[in-house]
Amino acid sequence: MDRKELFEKKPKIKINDKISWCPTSAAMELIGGKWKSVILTHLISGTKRYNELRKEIPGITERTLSLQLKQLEEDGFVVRKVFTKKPPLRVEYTLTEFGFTLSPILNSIVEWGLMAAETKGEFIFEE
Amino acid sequence: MDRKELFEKKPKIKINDKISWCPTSAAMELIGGKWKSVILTHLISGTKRYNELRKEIPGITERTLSLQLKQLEEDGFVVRKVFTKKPPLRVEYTLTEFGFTLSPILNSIVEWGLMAAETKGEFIFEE
DNA sequence: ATTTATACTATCATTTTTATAGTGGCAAAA
DNA sequence: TTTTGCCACTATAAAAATGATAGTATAAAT
Repeated sequence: MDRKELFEKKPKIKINDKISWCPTSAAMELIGGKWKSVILTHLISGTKRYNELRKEIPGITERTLSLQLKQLEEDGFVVRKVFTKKPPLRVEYTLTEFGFTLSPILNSIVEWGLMAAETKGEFIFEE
Repeated sequence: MDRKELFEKKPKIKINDKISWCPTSAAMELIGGKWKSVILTHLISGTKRYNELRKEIPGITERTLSLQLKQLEEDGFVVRKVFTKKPPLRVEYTLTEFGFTLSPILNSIVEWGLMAAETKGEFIFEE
């Protein structure tokens, strides 16, 4: 079936047991929310430890970071690897191949954010 | 200042009085959430009335649709026009020029949703 | 006279996100 | 030796976002 036919028949979409009414909401069920795309963008540039993410994403709380990573793992975007048995732990998060398929979305979001800041907003530099 | 320099200085970004730490979260402050991108995608194909949107987006509740449209209007993505003074009202929502700058994001989300449904999920057709 | 249509709002319940503080065990600093 | 900090979280409670359901005013259709 081609895209045009698909579009007309408006099938529901099931991904990871979440059912949605259109491709956009299917995507948003998985990567919507305030922080998921931010986390994923930071993982595009390479594997990161929990604390690295925390420092690179100052606005997020630890609990939320933890929960979002868990969901991203469940949905197959991220792999979690533990390298020690006793504290201090070392845990690394890496994008999966499926996770990388999000790059076009994530890149267009970054580009838009920069453009919007330039034209409708402002950059705030600190000393 | 070029993109590379910008990237290194990591300025905060202020758009519509919301302050964020990176372009991605700046974008998400404006179009994150479960429904905004769905609504915007439906408006790309043209002006829609409230009830048209409601019917085209079956999962959303009226309250949420109403609230989201109000925020999208506040943030300059959408214009609301009222055509009657007494009920039954006729209200139309149209994407602004600024709203249309989101097309690359919205298109890549639709494309990804279709791809993910094909490869990791399934389409559910009804009789 | 009753029903239907429109674009909402009100109220309350549930879910998601945030804020803040705390945990265990190890290493380095004082 | 005592203290301090590090790491990857978890516990608890509060706030914000979203959902469910019902109701409003008026006109046109049945």
